[in-house]
Amino acid sequence: MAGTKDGGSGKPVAQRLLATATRLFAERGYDRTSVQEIVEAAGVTKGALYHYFGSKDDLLHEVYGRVLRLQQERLDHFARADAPVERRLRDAAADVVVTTIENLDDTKIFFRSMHHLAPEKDKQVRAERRRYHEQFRALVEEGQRAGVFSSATPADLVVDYHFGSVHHLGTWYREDGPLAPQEVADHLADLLLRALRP
Amino acid sequence: MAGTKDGGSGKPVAQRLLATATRLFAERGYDRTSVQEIVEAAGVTKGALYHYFGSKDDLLHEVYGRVLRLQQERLDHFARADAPVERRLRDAAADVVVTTIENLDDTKIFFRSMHHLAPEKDKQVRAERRRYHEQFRALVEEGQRAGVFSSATPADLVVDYHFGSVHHLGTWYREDGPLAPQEVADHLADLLLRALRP
Amino acid sequence: MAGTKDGGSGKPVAQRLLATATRLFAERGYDRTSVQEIVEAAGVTKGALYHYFGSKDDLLHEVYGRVLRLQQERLDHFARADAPVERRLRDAAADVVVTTIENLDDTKIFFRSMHHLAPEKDKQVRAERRRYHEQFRALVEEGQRAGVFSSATPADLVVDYHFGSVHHLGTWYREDGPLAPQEVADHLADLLLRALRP
Amino acid sequence: MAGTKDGGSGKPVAQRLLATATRLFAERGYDRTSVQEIVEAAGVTKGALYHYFGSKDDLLHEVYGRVLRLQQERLDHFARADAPVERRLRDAAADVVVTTIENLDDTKIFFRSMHHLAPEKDKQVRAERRRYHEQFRALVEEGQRAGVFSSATPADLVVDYHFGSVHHLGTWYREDGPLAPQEVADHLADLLLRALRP
DNA sequence: GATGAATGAGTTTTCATTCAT
DNA sequence: CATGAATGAAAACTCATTCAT
Repeated sequence: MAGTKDGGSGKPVAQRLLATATRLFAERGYDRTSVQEIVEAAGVTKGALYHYFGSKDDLLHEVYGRVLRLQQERLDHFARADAPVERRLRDAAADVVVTTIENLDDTKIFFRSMHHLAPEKDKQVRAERRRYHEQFRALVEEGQRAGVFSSATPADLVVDYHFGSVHHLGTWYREDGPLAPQEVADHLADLLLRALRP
Repeated sequence: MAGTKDGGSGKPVAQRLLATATRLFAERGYDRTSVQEIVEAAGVTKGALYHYFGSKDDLLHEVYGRVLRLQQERLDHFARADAPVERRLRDAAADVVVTTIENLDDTKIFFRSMHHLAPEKDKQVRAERRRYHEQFRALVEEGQRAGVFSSATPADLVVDYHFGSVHHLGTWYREDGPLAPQEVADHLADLLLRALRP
Repeated sequence: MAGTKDGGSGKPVAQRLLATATRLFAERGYDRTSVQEIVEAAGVTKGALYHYFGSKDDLLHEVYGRVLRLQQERLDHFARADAPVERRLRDAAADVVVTTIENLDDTKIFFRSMHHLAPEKDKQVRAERRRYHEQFRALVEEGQRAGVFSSATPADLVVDYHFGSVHHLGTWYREDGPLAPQEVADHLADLLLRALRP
Repeated sequence: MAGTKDGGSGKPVAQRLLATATRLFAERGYDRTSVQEIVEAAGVTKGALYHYFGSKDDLLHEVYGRVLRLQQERLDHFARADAPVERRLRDAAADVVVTTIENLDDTKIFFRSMHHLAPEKDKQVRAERRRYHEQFRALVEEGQRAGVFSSATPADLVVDYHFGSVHHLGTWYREDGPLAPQEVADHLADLLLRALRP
């Protein structure tokens, strides 16, 4: 990539800054992380940060963007698969768990910091979230219409129930805990599917 | 009575401060709410705030304390009831949803800000949370041993699944939405119980 | 004494406040001691302090007054004694050391805080100090004129030399050290008299 | 060069800040001098001060460091000279007076503010002071062993006696007074040596 | 491209003092 | 006599951002 000198740590400066910021934001929260701390931890100067990013907020938006893009791409993939709806929902439900755990820092930041987005950006992010939510809901509704899922609970609530557990992962999941990401994902997808049994 | 002077707004100063702080913390987040904003909104001076609360953190801890106390008391009540375990778990699961919605500001603050507690306070809060979690888990395990709940999923995960949906309420629940708190509670408890069917 | 209720600690409130303030001022300095700390340590309320003393400064002035009065009285006594001038100077020089050590908290405060007196009070205290200094100097000059003390050093400097050592006591003297107050006093008076040998 | 921008007053900012702070600390005392007053007097902003100094305390430590370094270097020089012990002690005793007067602001601050150092820094400063004291004492003891000084007074006390007069200089010495620094120094050294005559 | 000195508005907190009760 | 809630001004310090070099 052009214009990305390497400070001697094997990574372009912009990437190193973003990775460092992500780690620090997840550890101590966005507001509790100073620009000074980020540049010190990344081994660059303030000038360099402001060369690559317009503001501290920009760093946060990069994280948001990454999370949104990733989740949307994965869901697109699983929703469009050629398989029965139970299979597609289960795969999507499990996959969002795995990718959330694999990007736990990013998703922690995402869920914790959403509430201090500027109005315009907030609107945009909410729109993307809604699109994601609705695509997931469509899977549930498809199964309900087909009779393979119970219709006892509104599809919206079902989606929020599952996403709640995803949102919650950042609170309790530990890398060195007893369950591998895939195991957690299987269990949580299982719970969802069992709850939907007619 | 101590601490009960009325500044003309019909409420003791300390209570007014806490209510105002709770509202603002929920709206904009703890770090984004300045002491100045709190006292202005409450119509008192900074000195008054520091007369009643040792620090801004103290206000936060008051909120935590209230949430923890409330949830623990309710759970104690439902867990000890004289009823089949399915009933006790369902009631407890629905009740935590209702009380969370009824105290949505407090619980929003609680889940969002837990991560910037000071080490000592953090330890204490974690211990209380763990106790709560374990009492809930005990209900699930009791039902699993009795064979009325499926043992396919570890009880810990089941608890985190349900709590995820509680944690998540702050993100999507709107007072003016289509569902009353009790309706949401019934649906979510239903999903939990259905997921646990053997 | 009239109007001095006893809080149950065996001492009139005003005295207890002054004693507590003296101790705290000596320990942490006047500016670093808050009125709150004084009343807490004395076991009374702020209202009580402001009932007996007009301000925090008043407490300091009480200490100043005590020190000035004490030193002046003692010097008067020794200077007027019926004895050879060497004896009178030695006794006065030793006595100021003993009484300084016996009231080390007060004198620490006195020397450390003199520089933040209000202009009027400052003038008064300086005048009293000067009077004290001059009376001491008169003893030295008397001996110089009589030929029993060397005139090699101006009497003013001699007095400042000795007072320097008194001033300095607060910096190094420890109650649990190897020398009793009287021993220190004898040695320091000895040094003064030896320095003045013709 | 780093930190050497000139605000238009002919001196690097950091130096100007330190000089201003030293003057103000000496005039009104450390606690009575606000950071605001320092930056206003130095013609810079608070941010600039905190760019160069970590805290208000840091400014104080810079002063301490300068005083300690200066005094230690001078004493090293005089103590190691190739001359009889009487000469070495007299020179050292006179020199500390001259350099104290020449840096009267710094030494005023040093003696007045030592008592509110943070524990760690306090330890360090005490250690350096002790080293200085002991080196001075060693000179006295050497003379006592050699029989050129009286042993009537413990060497420790002799050192404190002389240092008392140095400490005291800040209280009475005026630049526009009748005695030049060197004259004061000669007189005080004289008094010390006369007091030590066998 | 990159630096780092400097800004200025903002932060939380402290504290001597007053006054209605 | 004594209380303690409340004040208001000032304190030290932080920090995202800018800009001359």
